[in-house]
Amino acid sequence: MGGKRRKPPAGRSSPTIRDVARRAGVSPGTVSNVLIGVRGVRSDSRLSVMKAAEALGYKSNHMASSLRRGHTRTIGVVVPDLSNEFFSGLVMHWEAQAAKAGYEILVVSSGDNPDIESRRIQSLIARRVDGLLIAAARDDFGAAPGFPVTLPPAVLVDRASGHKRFDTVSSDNVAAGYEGTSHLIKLGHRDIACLTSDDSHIHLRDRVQGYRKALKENGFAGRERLVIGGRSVDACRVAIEREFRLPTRPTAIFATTFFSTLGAIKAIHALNIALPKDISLVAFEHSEWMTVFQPYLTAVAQRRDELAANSWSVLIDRIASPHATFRRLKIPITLSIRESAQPVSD
Amino acid sequence: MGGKRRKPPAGRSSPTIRDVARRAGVSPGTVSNVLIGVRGVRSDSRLSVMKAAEALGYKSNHMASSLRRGHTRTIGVVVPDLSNEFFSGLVMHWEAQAAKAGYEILVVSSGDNPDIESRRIQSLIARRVDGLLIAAARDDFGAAPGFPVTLPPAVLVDRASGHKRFDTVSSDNVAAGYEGTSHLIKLGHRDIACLTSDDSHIHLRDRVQGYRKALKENGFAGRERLVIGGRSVDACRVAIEREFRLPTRPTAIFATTFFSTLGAIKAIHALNIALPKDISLVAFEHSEWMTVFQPYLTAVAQRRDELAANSWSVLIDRIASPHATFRRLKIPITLSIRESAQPVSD
DNA sequence: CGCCCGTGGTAAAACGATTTACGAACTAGC
DNA sequence: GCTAGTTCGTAAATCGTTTTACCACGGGCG
Repeated sequence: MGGKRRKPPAGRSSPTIRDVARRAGVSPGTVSNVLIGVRGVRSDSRLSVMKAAEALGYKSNHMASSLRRGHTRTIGVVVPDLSNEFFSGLVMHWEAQAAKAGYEILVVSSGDNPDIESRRIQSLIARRVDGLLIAAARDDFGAAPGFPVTLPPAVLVDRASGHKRFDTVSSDNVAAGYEGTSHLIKLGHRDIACLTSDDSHIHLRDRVQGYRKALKENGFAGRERLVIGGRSVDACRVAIEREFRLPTRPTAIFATTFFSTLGAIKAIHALNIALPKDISLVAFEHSEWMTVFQPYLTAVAQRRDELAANSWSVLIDRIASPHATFRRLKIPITLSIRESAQPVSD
Repeated sequence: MGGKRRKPPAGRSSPTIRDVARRAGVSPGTVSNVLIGVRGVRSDSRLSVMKAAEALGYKSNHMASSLRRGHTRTIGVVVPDLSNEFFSGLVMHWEAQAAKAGYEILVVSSGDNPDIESRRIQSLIARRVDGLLIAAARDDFGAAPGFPVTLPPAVLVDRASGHKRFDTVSSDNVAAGYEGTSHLIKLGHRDIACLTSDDSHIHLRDRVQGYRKALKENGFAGRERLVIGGRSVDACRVAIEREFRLPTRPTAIFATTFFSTLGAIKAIHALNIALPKDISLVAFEHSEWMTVFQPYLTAVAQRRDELAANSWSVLIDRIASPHATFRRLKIPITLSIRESAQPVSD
C-alpha cells in the first residue's frame, strides 16, 4: 500500500472524526470534546470544529462510540405479535419515552414462540442493549434449558406478572375480570359465560379468577360458566355456539381477551341472536373499529399508556440500581360502559 | 492500577473473545476463526474453543464486529405509524425476511412528520444501517433543507412511488381506484362518491385517478363525485353526511383509504341508511375485525406480503449494486367481492 | 523571581472483534 | 537431503470513538 491512508475505492464511506480533525486543524480528541462537551475547548477551535463537522456532514459512528463507552443507550423490546394493536400501542408509547430520554428501542417479535423468543433475545444481547422490555411468550420466562444465564436488566410487561426473578408490570387482571363481571351482575344477569382461551398464562387465569370472585361475592358461586375457547377466533366462536345449545342459555358473555371478543361476536351472528337485546356482551380491549360497530361495545380495556410509562421507568430504575429488590406493579384497568351490555330483559 | 487486567468492580460484563481464547489455550485470532470459520482450524483446538465459549456463555459483541467489518447487517425501517395495521403488517413481513437472510431490522416511526422522520433517519445513519426501507412522510422525500446528503441504499415503499432518486415499490394505486369503481359500475351504480382524504400524496391521487378512469371508460365522465374528507375518521364522516344532503344522493361510496372507510361507515349509521340495501360501499384494506362486521365488506386491499417481499429484494439488490438504475415496482391489488356492494336497487 | 494552578491541546491507550502478515511444523516431490 | 508447498497458529494492525496522561502556556501570589 502506497499512500498513508487508503480510502475504499468507491470513496463513499462516511467521514470520521479524524477527517473532521484534519479539516479543522486540531486533534481528534479535541473534536470529541467539542461534540460531547466533557471538557472546555477554546471558542475559536470550537467554532472551526463545528464548521468542519457541518461541511463534511459528519455523523458520529454509534458502533464505535458505544464500543468505547460500554453502553448503547438502546433498549430491546420483545413482543409476541406486532400486528396486535395492544402491543403495537405499547411499542409506540415506549418509542416516545425513549426519544424523550435519549434512548432508542430495538423491537423484535417472538410469535409467542419461546424458541424464537430466545433466539431474538440472544441477538439483542449480542447488540448489547442496555435493558430489555419483554412481553414474554411463557410465564416461566427464562426457565428453558438453553436460555442465556445472564441477561441485561429486564422488565416483564403484561405477561408473567409476579415472576420470581424479574420486575413485572402488568394490568390488574383480577380487577379486569371482577369489574367486567360485576357490571353484568349489576344489570341483573345471572347466567354469565366467561369466555377465555385457556389457562396457560397467569394473566388469563387472573381474569377468570376475577370473574369467580365477582360471582362468589354476589352469592352466585354455583353459577360459573367457564367457556374454554382456545387461541383462535374461530375456536372461540365454536365454543360459544356449543354453550348456546345447552338447555339453559347464558344471558351474557364476558370475553376475557381481544380474540375471544371477535369469536363471541361471530357466534352471536351465526346463532342469529340480537345483540344487545337477547344477549349482553362485555368485550376486552378497545380499538378504533369499535366506533363503527353496532352496538358500541361495553368493554374492559387495559391502559396502554400507563403500562408503557410505568414499565419504562421501572426499567430505567433497574438499570440505575441493578441490585434493588424486584418490583411488581399492577396497573388499574378501565371499564367503559357503552351499549352492548343491557339489563337482563325477562 | 495493580493487576494486569482490571475488571469493572461488579464483575458483570460479558466475556470477550480474549477470555474464551485464554480458557481454550489459544489466541483470539483462532477463536475468531472457529466462530466465523473463514480459515481451517485443527479439530482439537476447534473443540476446546467451542467448549470454552459454551462454558463462558460467550456472545460476540456486535458493536465490535461490525465496527471492524464495516457493515452491520441491519436494515432500518421507517414507517409513519406502527399502530396502523397496514404498516405493522409490513414490518412483520420484513422481520421474517430479515431473519431468513441473517439480517435484523431496526424500526422507527415518524408520525408522518417530516422533521421527526429526518431525525429518526439521522439516528439510523449514526447506527450505520446497511440499508433503509422507508414509507415516507412526504412525496418529496429528501427535499427538506437539513436532510442528510448521503443516505445508505434506500427503497421507498408504499408512499412516494416513482420518486426520482430512489427505488420505489408500491401498490398499483391507479388499479385500486379503477377496480373498486368498476365493480360498482358493473353493479349498475351511476352516482358513486369517491371518498379521499386529500391530494397531498401520490398514492391518494392515483386512487382518485383510477376512479376517474373507470368513470370515463364507461361514459360517466360528467358524474364525478369527489368527496374530500381530510385525514381523520370524523372529518370523513362529516364530509359524507354533507354529500348526502345534496339533492341527488349517491347510491354508492368508494372509500380510498382505511380511515375514510371508517368515516363512511360512521356516516351511514348516523344518516340511518341501510348498508347494503340503500347504499353500497367498497372499503379499503382488510382487517380482522371485518370478519365480525355486518355486512361483510367488499374491499380493495393491498398485498402486504408482496409489497414487503419485493421491497426487501429490491433493497438487497441495491445494496449489492449501488449504481444500477432505479427500479419502480407496482404491486397488483386485490378486490375481494363480499356483501357491502350490491346491485343498484331502483 | 520562582512556584503553583487552571486551561486547553495532543498523543496514545483503550473498547472487542476481524484480518493480515508472518513463521513453525509438517508433507511431498525430486 | 533439500526445496517448495500446505496447514494452522500467533502477534499485531485495524475499525472510529472516548478518555487518560501528559505537556505547554499564562497568570496570580508570596
